[in-house]
Amino acid sequence: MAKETIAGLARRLGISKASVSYALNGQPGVSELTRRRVLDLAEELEWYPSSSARALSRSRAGAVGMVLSADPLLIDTEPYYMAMLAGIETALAAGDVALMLRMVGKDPAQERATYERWAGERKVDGVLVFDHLHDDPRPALLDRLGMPFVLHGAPGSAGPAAFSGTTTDHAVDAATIVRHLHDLGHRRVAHVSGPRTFLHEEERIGGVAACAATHGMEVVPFEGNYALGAGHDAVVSLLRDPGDRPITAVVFGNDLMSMGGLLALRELGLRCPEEVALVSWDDSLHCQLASPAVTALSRNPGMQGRVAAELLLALLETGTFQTRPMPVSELVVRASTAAG
Amino acid sequence: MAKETIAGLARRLGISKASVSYALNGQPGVSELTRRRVLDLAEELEWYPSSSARALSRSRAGAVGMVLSADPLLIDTEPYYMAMLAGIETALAAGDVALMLRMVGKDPAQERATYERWAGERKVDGVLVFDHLHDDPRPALLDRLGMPFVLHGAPGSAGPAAFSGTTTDHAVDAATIVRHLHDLGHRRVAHVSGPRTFLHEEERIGGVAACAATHGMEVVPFEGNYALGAGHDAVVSLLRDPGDRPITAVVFGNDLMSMGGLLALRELGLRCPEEVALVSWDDSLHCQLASPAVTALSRNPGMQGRVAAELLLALLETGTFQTRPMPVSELVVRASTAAG
DNA sequence: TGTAGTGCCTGAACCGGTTCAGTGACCCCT
DNA sequence: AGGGGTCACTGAACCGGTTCAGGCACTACA
Repeated sequence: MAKETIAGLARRLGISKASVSYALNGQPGVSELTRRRVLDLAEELEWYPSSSARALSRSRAGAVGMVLSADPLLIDTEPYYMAMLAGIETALAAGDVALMLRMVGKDPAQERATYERWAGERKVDGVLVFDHLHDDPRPALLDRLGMPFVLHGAPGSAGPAAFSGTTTDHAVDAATIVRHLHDLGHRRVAHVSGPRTFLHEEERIGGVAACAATHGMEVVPFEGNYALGAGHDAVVSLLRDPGDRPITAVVFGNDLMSMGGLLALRELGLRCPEEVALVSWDDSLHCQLASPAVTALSRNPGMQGRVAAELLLALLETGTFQTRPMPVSELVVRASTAAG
Repeated sequence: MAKETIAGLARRLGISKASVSYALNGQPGVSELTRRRVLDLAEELEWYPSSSARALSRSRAGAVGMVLSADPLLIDTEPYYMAMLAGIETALAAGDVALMLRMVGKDPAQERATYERWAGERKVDGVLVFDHLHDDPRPALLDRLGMPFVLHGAPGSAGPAAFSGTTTDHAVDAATIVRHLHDLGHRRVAHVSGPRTFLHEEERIGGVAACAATHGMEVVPFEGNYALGAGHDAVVSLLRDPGDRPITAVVFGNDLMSMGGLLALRELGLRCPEEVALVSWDDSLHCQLASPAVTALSRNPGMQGRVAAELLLALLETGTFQTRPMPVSELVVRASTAAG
C-alpha cells in the first residue's frame, strides 16, 4: 500500500493541501461540505496524518516521558509501579498522548541525561517525575531545559507552587496508622521507613513521631531501602533482644519490607499479631496473600498515576501550574493487627 | 534558551547544513577537522537533533510499540509484565530506540485499532506482540499494515518462519514439571491451565498429557484464566470431593492461580505438600513468599523480553526474520513439593 | 598538457504536515 | 453604484533535519 499523504488527498479531491489540513483539524476556513468530503475520504483510505510531520510542524511531540529510576531488583517486584503506569496510561490515552518509557538503574546521572536528551531532541512534551528528594535537583534541571513536568508526591506544605504536582498529606496517613495501633493498645512501636532522602519519608517519619507523641507512644525509627531484606534486617535488629520495654508493633514503609519483616518474625519465633503487629504503608496483593494477611494503607497508585498524568496534560494544554491533593488513604485492617 | 538548529550550527561554523549533518552522522564527505569542530560545538551547546525532524526526513520513528492488552485486574498484579518490560527496555536503550507503551483492556478491537493507528501515523517502526493465539489475527493484520513485528512466544513447531519471534519449548518445560512430580510419587495430578485460546497453553496441556502418559500418570485438566479466583475455584472443584483416587498434586499455569489454589487448600483444610503438592508455571516473589513457598518454573521474563526486543531491532536493521528459542526453564523446588 | 579521479564542501530538493497572507466571490448597507 | 465585511479557498513559506547532484581544487597518471 503506497502511503497516502495530505497532498495525495488534496489531489484526489481537487483542492489544496491547506484546505485538507483545515478540514481534518476542525479549523474554520472550509465549508461543511468540503470538510465532510475530506473526512470521508480519509476514513475510506484509512489514512492518518504522519505523527513525525505533525510533530515537526506543530513543534509538539505528542508524547510525554517517564523515567523509572529504581533498583533493578525492585522494579519487577513492586506492583506499585505497574498499577501507577496503568493509571497514567488511561489518562494519556484519553488525551491522545503517547507514553515514552525509560528505565534506568538507581543512577541519578542517567535520569538526568535522559531528561537532557529528551529536551534536546524535543522527543517528549513533558515528563512525570517521582519520588521527590531532599534538595531535589530535578525541578531546577527541568526548568533550565524548558521541559514541563509534574511532580508526583510534591511537597504539600508550600503555597502556590512554581510547578504542577500531586500532593499527599502523609501526616494524616501517619495519624491513621498510629491511632489504629494506639487503639489496639500498642505503646512502643517501630517505624521502618524508606530512605530519608525521599521527602515523603521525611514527612512520614515526622507525622508518625508527632502523632505518637500526642498519644504518649514511643517510636523507634529505622531507615530501610524498600527491599525485602531491609524489612527482614530491621525486624531482626529491633526485636531480637526485647529488653524491658519490647516493641509490639512495626510499621513498614512499603509492602516488600513488610514481607521481609514477616519472614523475620517467623524466623525469630515471634507470633504475629499476638506478639508483634505489622502495618504496611502500601497495599498490594502481597499484603493480602501473606499469612497473616497484613494490615495496609491503601494508596491507590492507579488513581494517583491517572491524576498526575491529567495534571501534566493540563499543564501542556494551558501552561498553568496546579497542585492537587490526593484523597486520604484508607487503612485496610487485616489479621496482622487483629485485636490481640 | 533559544533552540539551536542544524542551520544555526552551520552558520556559527561558517559551513553548510549538509556538512554539519554529515559530520554528526559519521558519514563520509567531511574532513576529520571539520567533523571534530562540529561535534565539539554540538557538545558545547548541548545540542541534540530534533527527533521529529529526523524521523520525518529519515521516515523512521526511532521507537517501537507494545500493546499490553490484559485484564486491568491482572495488569498490576502480574510481576511478569514488569520484569519483561525492564528487559525490553534495556535492549531498546542500547539500540537507542524508544519504547512506546499502550495499555488496553482485554478488548482485541482496541489492540487492533492501536496497531492501525500506529501504522498510519508511522509512530513506531515495529511492535512487540505477546500471547500468541489460536488463529491469531494479528500477524496477518500487521503484515497488511506493513508493520514489522516480533512474536514473543511464537509457535516453535514451524520451519523457517515468515516472521520473527522467540520460541519456547513448552513440552520440555512440561516434562520437567511432570517428572518432578512423578519422582515424588504423584500418580494423579491436576493441570490448571490458562485459557486454551493461547497457543502456549495448548502446547503446555499437550506436553503435560504426553509426558504423564509415558510415566503412567493421570492428568485432570482444568481451564483457568490466570486470575487468583480461578486458581481458587479450580482447587475447590477438583479437590473438595476426593473420591477413590484423589488428586495429590496441582500444576498451575501462573503464579496468581497458584496463590489462589494455596488459599483454597487452606480453606479446605488440606495440608500442602503432605496432602496436595503445588507447582507454578511461573516464578515470582509471590511463590517465594507463600507459605509453604511454591515450587515454580523460573522463566526469566526479563531475559525473554530482552531477546524479543533484540530480535525486533535486528529485524528493523536488516529486515531478516529470525526465530530464537528461549533457554529451557529451570524448576525451582520449594516447600510446596517437598518430599512427602 | 590534458584528463580522470578523489576529497571536501555546497545549494537545493525533499520528508509531510501546519499556517499565514492574499484572492475572488458574494452579500449587506447607505 | 460603491465601500466594507465575511466566507471559502489557495500558494507559498515554514518546521529541522537528510540526501542528492554538482562544483571546485588538487593530485595522479598517461
